[in-house]
Amino acid sequence: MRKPCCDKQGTNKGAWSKQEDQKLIDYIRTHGEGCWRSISEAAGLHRCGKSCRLRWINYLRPDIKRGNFAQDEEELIIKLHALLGNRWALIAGRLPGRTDNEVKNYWNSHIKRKLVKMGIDPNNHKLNQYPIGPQTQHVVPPRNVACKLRVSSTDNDGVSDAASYLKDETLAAGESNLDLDLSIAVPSSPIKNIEENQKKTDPTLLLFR
DNA sequence: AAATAGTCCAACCGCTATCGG
DNA sequence: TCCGATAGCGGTTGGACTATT
Repeated sequence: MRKPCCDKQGTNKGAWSKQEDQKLIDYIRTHGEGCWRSISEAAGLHRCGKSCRLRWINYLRPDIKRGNFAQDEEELIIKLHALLGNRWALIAGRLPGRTDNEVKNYWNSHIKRKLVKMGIDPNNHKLNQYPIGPQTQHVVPPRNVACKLRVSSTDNDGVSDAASYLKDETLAAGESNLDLDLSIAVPSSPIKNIEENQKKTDPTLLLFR
C-alpha cells in the first residue's frame, strides 16, 4: 500500500484562502503548469501537488466558465453520458470551460434527479418500469438500447475510440461550437450503427427532440 | 425564530495509468 | 523489465447555504 501523498506534517488541507489562490495564480502565470509537486513548493504553498492541481483545474484556470449550465450543455452531457458513461473528463472535454468535477457535480445534483423523475434510469438511460412523476407519458416504451452503446468498463479501447471519434467530429465542426448532433458519418462504422440505433430509441434523447 | 431536511459544490481519497531512471 | 514517483481520474465526503416545517 502506497503512502498517501498528502500526509506530510504541516500540509494544509481544506478550503483555499485568497492568499493561497493568488500565490498559485501568480506562480503559474509566471512559470506555467508543470510538475505539481514542485509548483506547490516553489510557490510557497503548504499544499500537496494534487491539491494545487485540483484547485487550478477546477477553480483558478482563467478559461473556466462558471455559472449555470445552458440547456444545450445539459443535452450534450446527457448524450455524451449515454455514449461514454461516467467518463467525466472526456465529457468535460467536450464542454468548453467546464471541468470534470463541475460536470460530475451537475450530473449528480441535477440531471440524474431529472432523469429519475422522468422515469429514466440515469445509469443506463433506459426507462424504468415504474416511472416517477407526471412527465412520463411523453416517453416511448422501454427498450434495451442505451446499454448496447455502453462500452464495458474494462473495454477502454472502445471508449477511447468513441471519444477520439467525437474529437475528430468537433474539430471538423469548430471547437467552440456545441455540436449537439453527435451522429457519425462513417459508413460501416459500428459506432455509427450504435449512434443511429440510439437516436431512434434512446429515451433520454427523445425527450429533447 | 429555531430546528430540521435538502441541495450544492469544493475538496479529499484511493485507484490506475504513465513516465523516467 | 522493473520499480518508484507523479499525474490524472472518478467516487465520496463534509460543510455552507437554502428551503421547509
